[in-house]
Amino acid sequence: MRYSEDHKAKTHQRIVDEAALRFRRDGVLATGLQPLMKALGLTHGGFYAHFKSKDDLVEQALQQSADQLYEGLKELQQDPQPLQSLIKRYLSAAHCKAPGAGCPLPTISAELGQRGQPSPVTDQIVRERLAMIATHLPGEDAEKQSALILSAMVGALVLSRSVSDPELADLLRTATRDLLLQQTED
Amino acid sequence: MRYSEDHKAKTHQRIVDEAALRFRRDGVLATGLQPLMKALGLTHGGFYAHFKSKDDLVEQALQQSADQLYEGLKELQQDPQPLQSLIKRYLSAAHCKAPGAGCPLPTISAELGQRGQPSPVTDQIVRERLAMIATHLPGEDAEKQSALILSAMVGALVLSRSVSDPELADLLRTATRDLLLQQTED
DNA sequence: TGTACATCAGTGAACGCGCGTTCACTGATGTAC
DNA sequence: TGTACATCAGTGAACGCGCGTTCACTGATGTAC
Repeated sequence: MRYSEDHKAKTHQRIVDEAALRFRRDGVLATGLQPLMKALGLTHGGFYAHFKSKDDLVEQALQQSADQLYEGLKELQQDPQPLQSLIKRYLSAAHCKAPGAGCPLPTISAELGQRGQPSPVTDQIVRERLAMIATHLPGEDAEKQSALILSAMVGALVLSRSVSDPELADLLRTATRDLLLQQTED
Repeated sequence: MRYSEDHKAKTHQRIVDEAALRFRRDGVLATGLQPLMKALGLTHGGFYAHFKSKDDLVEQALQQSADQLYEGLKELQQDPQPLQSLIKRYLSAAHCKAPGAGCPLPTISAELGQRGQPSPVTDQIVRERLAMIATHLPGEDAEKQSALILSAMVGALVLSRSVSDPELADLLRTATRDLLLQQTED
């Protein structure tokens, strides 16, 4: 072998990481494989030594984003107020401005859903999120409440990124954040 | 003139209508001008007699969707419970399944936002929605509350369309709907 | 230890394809006389 | 009323471009002897 197996695995991971960034930031359809490989100092022909197709990469990049997210959730468990911290982090200005490093639900999942190719990974992310949120909610309505909270967080992010007026964007994001925090305090 | 001015205006409108449908259902980037014109029984060359560019059509199609939406809002004013009716309609199974005929916020606006080309029309739609919702809310928090409600509605629709499990989709949609209705009853 | 061979990650030209856009042209109609 | 001309919505071939994908090849390395 020319390189160790370790080397190929590292290259593979670099491609997935860069793809996960670009798919979230620019969109799946708008991300070309040629520019992506070039950005990593590789040529596009080598792509198919690592992936069966672009769709294969999309799936792996989405899974990668999901795994990152899950690590983030576990980290929050040690927080004194996990749910409040999640809401604050999810609806932070930083998350809003950096879609490439954030939650794939308002980006990759939404695009795949619109294209009529929803991925089971999306379901997995949604279920994990819902379960995590419900854990920190009292009462029988916990499951329903968590659906509302997740919907509101995703929607606020989508809308904040969609409007052109920064003040309106901030209003949508902070108002949603404040009210969700208020509702979860009770 | 070959045709009356009326004829050209009608063709123009037919193109905008079909585009508004396709942009919402399939996405802006995924919608080709050639298939779009063909579907209307026209050839693609004639497109530029009506529009400066594809972006020009996108703007007009978004505006068209916004106008449709605004008509829908005015209609709701005569309803005994305008806000409740809006929530029910927005989070109906019908709206979820027919993105091409629905609100452009989770579709066109979201895509333009991700592409870094947010349109002022999106701001207009968001402001109109927020104002309409706030009208029917009591208290000083009306503006903030309306941001939460709009975010939750948009997010629930995005998520419902993104997951592959129909049951999960329904759960997200109906749970969000029920809780929003409950919150606005008070 | 030195040499011949096998491996295979990565190279880069080429493929067909659909995209947005341009442009010389057509031909049915309205207008002028 | 009949004829010649002007208008212009729509036609369809062509443009360059970037896309995803294929494939014959390269050349540095590990292995066999």
